[in-house]
Amino acid sequence: MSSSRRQYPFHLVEPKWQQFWTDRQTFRAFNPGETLPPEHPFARRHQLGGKTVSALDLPPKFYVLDMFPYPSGAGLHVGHPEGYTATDILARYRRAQGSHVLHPMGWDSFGLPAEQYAVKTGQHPRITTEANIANFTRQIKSLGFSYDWSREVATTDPEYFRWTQWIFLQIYNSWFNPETNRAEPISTLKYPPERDRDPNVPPNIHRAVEEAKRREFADRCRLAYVSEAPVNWCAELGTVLANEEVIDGKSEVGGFPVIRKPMRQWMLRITAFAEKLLADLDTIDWSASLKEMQRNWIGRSEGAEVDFAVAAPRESAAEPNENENGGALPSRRYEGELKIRVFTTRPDTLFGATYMVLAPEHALVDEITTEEQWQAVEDYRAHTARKSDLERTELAKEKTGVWTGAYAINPVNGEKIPVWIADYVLASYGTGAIMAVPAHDTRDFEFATKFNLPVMQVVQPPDPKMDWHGFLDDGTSVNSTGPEISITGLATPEAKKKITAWLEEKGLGKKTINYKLRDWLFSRQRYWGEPFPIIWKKDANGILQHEALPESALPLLPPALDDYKPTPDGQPPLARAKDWLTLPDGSTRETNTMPQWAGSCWYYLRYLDARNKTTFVSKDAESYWMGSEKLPISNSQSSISNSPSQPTPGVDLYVGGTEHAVLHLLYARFWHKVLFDLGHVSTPEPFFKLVNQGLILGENGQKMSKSIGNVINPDAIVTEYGADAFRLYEMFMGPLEMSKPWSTKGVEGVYRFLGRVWRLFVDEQSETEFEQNCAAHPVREAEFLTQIRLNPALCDAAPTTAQLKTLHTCIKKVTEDLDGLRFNTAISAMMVFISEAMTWEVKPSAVLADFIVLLQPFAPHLTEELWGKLVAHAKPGARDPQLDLAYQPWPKFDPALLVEDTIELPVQVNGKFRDVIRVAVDAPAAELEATALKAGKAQPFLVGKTVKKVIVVPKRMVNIVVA
RNA sequence: GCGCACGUGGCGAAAUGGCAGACGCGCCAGACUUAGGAUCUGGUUCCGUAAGGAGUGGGGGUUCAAGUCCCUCCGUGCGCACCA
Repeated sequence: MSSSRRQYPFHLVEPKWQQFWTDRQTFRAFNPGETLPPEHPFARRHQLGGKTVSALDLPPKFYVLDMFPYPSGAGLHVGHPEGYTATDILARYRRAQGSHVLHPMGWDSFGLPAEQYAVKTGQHPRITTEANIANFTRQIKSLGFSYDWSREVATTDPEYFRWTQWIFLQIYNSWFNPETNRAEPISTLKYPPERDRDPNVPPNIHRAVEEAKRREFADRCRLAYVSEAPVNWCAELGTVLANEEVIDGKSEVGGFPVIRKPMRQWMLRITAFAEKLLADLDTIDWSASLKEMQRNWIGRSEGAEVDFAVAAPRESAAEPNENENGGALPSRRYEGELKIRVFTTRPDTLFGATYMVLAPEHALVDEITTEEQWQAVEDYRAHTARKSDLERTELAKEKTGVWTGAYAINPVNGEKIPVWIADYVLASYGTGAIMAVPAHDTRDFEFATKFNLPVMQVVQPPDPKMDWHGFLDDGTSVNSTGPEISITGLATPEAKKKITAWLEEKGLGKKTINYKLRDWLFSRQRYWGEPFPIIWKKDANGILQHEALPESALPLLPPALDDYKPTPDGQPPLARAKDWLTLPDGSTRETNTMPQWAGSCWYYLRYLDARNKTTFVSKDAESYWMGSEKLPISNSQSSISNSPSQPTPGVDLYVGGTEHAVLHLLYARFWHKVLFDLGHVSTPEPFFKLVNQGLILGENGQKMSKSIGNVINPDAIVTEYGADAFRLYEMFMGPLEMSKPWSTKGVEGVYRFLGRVWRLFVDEQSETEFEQNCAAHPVREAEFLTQIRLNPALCDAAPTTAQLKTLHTCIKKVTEDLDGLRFNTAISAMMVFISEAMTWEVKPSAVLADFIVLLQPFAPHLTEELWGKLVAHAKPGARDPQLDLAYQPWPKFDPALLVEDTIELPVQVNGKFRDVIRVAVDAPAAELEATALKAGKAQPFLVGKTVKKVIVVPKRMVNIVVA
């Protein structure tokens, strides 16, 4: 399979320079307060050698970040290096431009596969994880990325997760103050007067609030709290999952069924940040589709809550004695004071509400169901409770439900309307109850049709011919006049306003904003995750209460286990460690662990100060690298700032896959906002610009997978073609954000290009000798490398104007394309340059030195080798031959060189291209017109015609309009 | 069903509203070679010997001029999915 002859000895060149970079710490970044080694190229470039630097001494920062990988046993996938190469090129480019670049890498190393392997084999997940990290490190290093490895982090490192646990404690010890609209320490929380205690608590548990002690009230307000509620339980994975991890009723990982099951779990109050998470999307430079995904997930909708009084049971509330006879029912205490609260985005359709529906789990169902309907309601509830979420969605086509026997009063017109229960109404959204307006809601219409409920038009479509049945958009209210309020004749927005104002005035309802976002289920029944720094203690009443461990107890390590399975009675694996579990005072440890997202929520902050032993990140490092001064975002979809002197707040560029759109990227923003509110970080958003790389498909255009057998192994490509060719190909395939199929033939194309670059620079004769020597003494290959001489055509000769033009065209294109992240077209510009330069008999070294600097970010190994030969044997123009290639200043193009004296202009006749004319670049319009009218190939289309008009766009084209 | 992207040669793709197909793959021809799966040179959207004509998913529109802007239909991908 191996191709005949190497284009160039990359197998020697690449390890050589990787070793050089490691030895020299070439890509180390420095924090304020550090003393710069005099010999370091960064210090040399910026004249900071030996100096103890402050943030003011350092050049502008550029923080370019990759989504750190989970180090799986399968090793690196070709998708990983796609993003890594893009960020590495940018890192190297900005370094050359003079920025102080932070480009780190680490490991998201907690995770299920290592734990599952431990369950099977008994091998500790740490062993598996370390082996996988070692393999990933080898693979990533073989690609020559310019990471600052001194800042490497692993989420499984106790010195790392110490701070993950610490941040959890900050969250635990905070609450969201609606008055200041931010997170605050729990100490600022005041026990409220009874009247206005926690309006977020649904009415049905209000009693519990009334009885709550101060402590319980605090626990209820914490941003990390314990909840006993139905959660997503995945039996196959043996753990609960967050809403974001459940797709179509199946687990995101593995696709196993997920059921709803009530369990006591830790939750994080992300819903308190819903509005900020939504609004601040406008301040960051992310793709429109990604922002849209987050917006949809947060799911803000504006509307109104409306109270419907429940009609007294039986025929009439006027016969109070009836109530006392209803003893067979579980609860008949009400005298019309019972209310059903609904949420609607269309209060203007209130007159069209012809029935109501409660979720089967709704607390009022027990109270309002009549004796006659009791059995039917019970059966229905039992039936829906058995259904998994998956079944509930799959069976969505056919609506089901039963009547409770009760009626409610429509507050706008006093109509008595029946109250049903149906599983198309979700307990977890809004108030768990709806008013049904079958005329203007698809689901209500289906339900009304099936159960023969009345349908009443209340909105007239703008087009009178349009059928009003199922008309959902804005129109004009009709049939909407009651005894006290009328909105008939009003357009939908006005109707909404008027009726909402009336409801508020009457105390019947109020304007409300609802979110689809739910609180984040934060605990998992696993071994291989961060243990919660929480213990449980019995209080005076014998009730278990949770309590935070002191910071001095961190890091809290997981116990050693022989068996990583859950306990036989279904407790998480940590419960097996009896010694660990119980403390001397009898209190017990929390046995759940944090989800994998915990570590990835803040790793980008740890990179800033990765070895700090006293805090998660020092203030100086944080404010320098995150760039505290806030810049207003321009409303255009700007690319990253073109000027290195303009740092952006937060991470300047974050590149990763789209699979984290509503997981990691939402969670990390949430944690960051809490840390911001508490004063631990200086920017409200973590990631200023974010780019999603597209998927790399197999050669057959299908998604790479083991079962299809179309997986490309990066190691094999690097062995065959070298890291530079691999990097170059991944960037040449197409736009970064697009998904595109792999083509090994395409790798050969860029590999040939690198070979041409090599042959342009080196002496053919000396290379032949090198190959002969290598063949004779394979073990000494590396030392023969220095025998390869520079191509004699490469010399100190002054460049011609044409050569400078070729160079500067290339500089311009590559620079502009890198600013716009258009790597593929930047590479094609360099290919054009090389094709041209190959034809030069005399190759001025100054021109080629600039080209080397352009190519360096893309193919760093090859260019280092050629740069070494160039500076050793020729003058690299005005460049400092002592300065490392990685820090050589990026060349600037001279616009004056790119101006042509004469240009070719297309001539069109009636918009069709016919000929080109060569004219002076600044020729006046009249001259262009005259020349165009004489253009030879245009003549056949002009004879016998009248010229009606001539459009002249100087420097662009001439269009002759004839009739 | 709703939302968001995207449809250009045999393939990956280029094209501030102004010469469609840069660059690369593949293919064809030539040069150098004992040889070529190395390298170099030329060609390569389709129809046509040519002049020329057609052409960026289909249809319509705006414009002197549309791959690009607008409308509509079709197709592909992604996201959400009974969210009231």
